[in-house]
Amino acid sequence: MRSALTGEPVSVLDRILAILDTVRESHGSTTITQLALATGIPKSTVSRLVGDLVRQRYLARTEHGVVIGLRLFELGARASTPRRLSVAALPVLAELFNATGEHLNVAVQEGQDMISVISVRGRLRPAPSRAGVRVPSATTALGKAVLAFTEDEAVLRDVLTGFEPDRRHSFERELATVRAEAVAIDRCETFPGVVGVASPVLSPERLPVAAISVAGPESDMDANRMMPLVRHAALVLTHRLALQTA
Amino acid sequence: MRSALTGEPVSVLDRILAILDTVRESHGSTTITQLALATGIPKSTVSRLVGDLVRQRYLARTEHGVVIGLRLFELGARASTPRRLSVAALPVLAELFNATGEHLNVAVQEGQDMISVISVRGRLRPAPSRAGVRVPSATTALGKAVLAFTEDEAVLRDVLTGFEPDRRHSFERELATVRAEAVAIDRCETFPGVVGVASPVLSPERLPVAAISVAGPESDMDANRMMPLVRHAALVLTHRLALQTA
DNA sequence: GATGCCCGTCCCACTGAGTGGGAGGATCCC
DNA sequence: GGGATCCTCCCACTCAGTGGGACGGGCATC
Repeated sequence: MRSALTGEPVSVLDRILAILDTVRESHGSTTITQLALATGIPKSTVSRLVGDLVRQRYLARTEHGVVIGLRLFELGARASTPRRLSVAALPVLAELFNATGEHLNVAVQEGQDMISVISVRGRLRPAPSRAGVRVPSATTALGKAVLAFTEDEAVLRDVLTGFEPDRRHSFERELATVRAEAVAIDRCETFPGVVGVASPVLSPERLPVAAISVAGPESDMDANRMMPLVRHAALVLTHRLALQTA
Repeated sequence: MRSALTGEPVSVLDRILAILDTVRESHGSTTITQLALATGIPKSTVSRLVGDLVRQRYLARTEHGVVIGLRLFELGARASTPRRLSVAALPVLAELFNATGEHLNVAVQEGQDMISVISVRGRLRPAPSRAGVRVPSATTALGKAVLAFTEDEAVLRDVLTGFEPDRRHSFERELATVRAEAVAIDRCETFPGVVGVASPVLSPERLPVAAISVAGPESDMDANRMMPLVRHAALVLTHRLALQTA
């Protein structure tokens, strides 16, 4: 098949996952033709695969096109890491919310991004993130909190690649500060007008498993007041996770 | 292959979905061998498919076995129906929670079960349901609220099948009452000691798209007080959904 | 109502992707 | 060392999956 382009998905599994991811990325909904174009899979094949996935309720058809179905929602709700974190984090988040009233997130590393696992709405409108959303590691407080403690050289290298030498050094210095203080800050780097303060959650082996963050409006959130609160929340969560495993 | 047993999954897609579903059902975690037994797929094939799914982060390996991975969480969080319902339902649930303080659920029909799409914790411990959980249609207030208004004969027949004639008639009479009052009740049928009160959420075509429920301890929850509150919440949600579409 | 365009689905001969029995390695317990 | 249980890898075979193209329906535009 398609002898011309290499790197195209050839296995059925790759194709299915490519379709699912493309549907996810198309916020709203997509059509068969758009999926065929985006994935490089012939239209007739996309039609058949989507038909099967719809029959199994992994996808659904609306009048506007193809969307994520209920079965994937069901599967996602059972995902291991988010569940474990939720159980441990909810009381911690409740306390942190009482103390701050701001938008809270717990996120984990996934490739070069962070994925928000739990999200609590504060006064920010619109909310900059929701559970299940990807945010870049390089600019968010969440990402920097995790990167500062990671021992995975590959991820760090990938993030640094693309930075100019200047930026690169200042970023490495910033991570050193984060390591020392156990708090990372995002001053409107990711979302204009939004300041984030995050602290890492570590495994018993001192490796970063997640990060917890507070985000509020640049104009009237006191980052200095947030820092000890977030650091404390992350420490408590680290401790609760260690107990949970045992 | 496997000429003996028909109905076994033969297509790659069916096999992948069978594996994913089996992993989901195995609360906690499964091994390759258990998956092979449960799905009827040869072990070497399961090993290869699971390996691919892990590489793509749709599944993950822990020290205890195979679990649902982050990519499925990400996909699930983008599912269309839950998202639309969440946006419309959150203010309604906030009001209902203030009025009751009990465990709340919004659920949609999926086959012969209901799937909880949003869950708000009340004072019940442990919580009888969470978002993403399946509960049977035939006994829960949520299920009966939807069944009373469904026009899908097939689903109704499937649910009725297996009931003895007596039970069948009383169930049909119960549904008629639900239709008249727009409220269904589950008096400890599904969970011992737990009473549920639910009301249907309808589409502009008057077809059931979801149901909203309050659940509390049999001992000291006043179902009669709940009924108008739940009915009102469902009506408001029905209205908000109609506006959302327009 | 004829023409053109863009949908999505279906058909079916061809073929290479997927298969799975069996070998092999790792780990654990007796 | 022997046995049990786990998972992964190999590779010749073959049938499941493929995709070009035909088809039918929806919708403007002329």
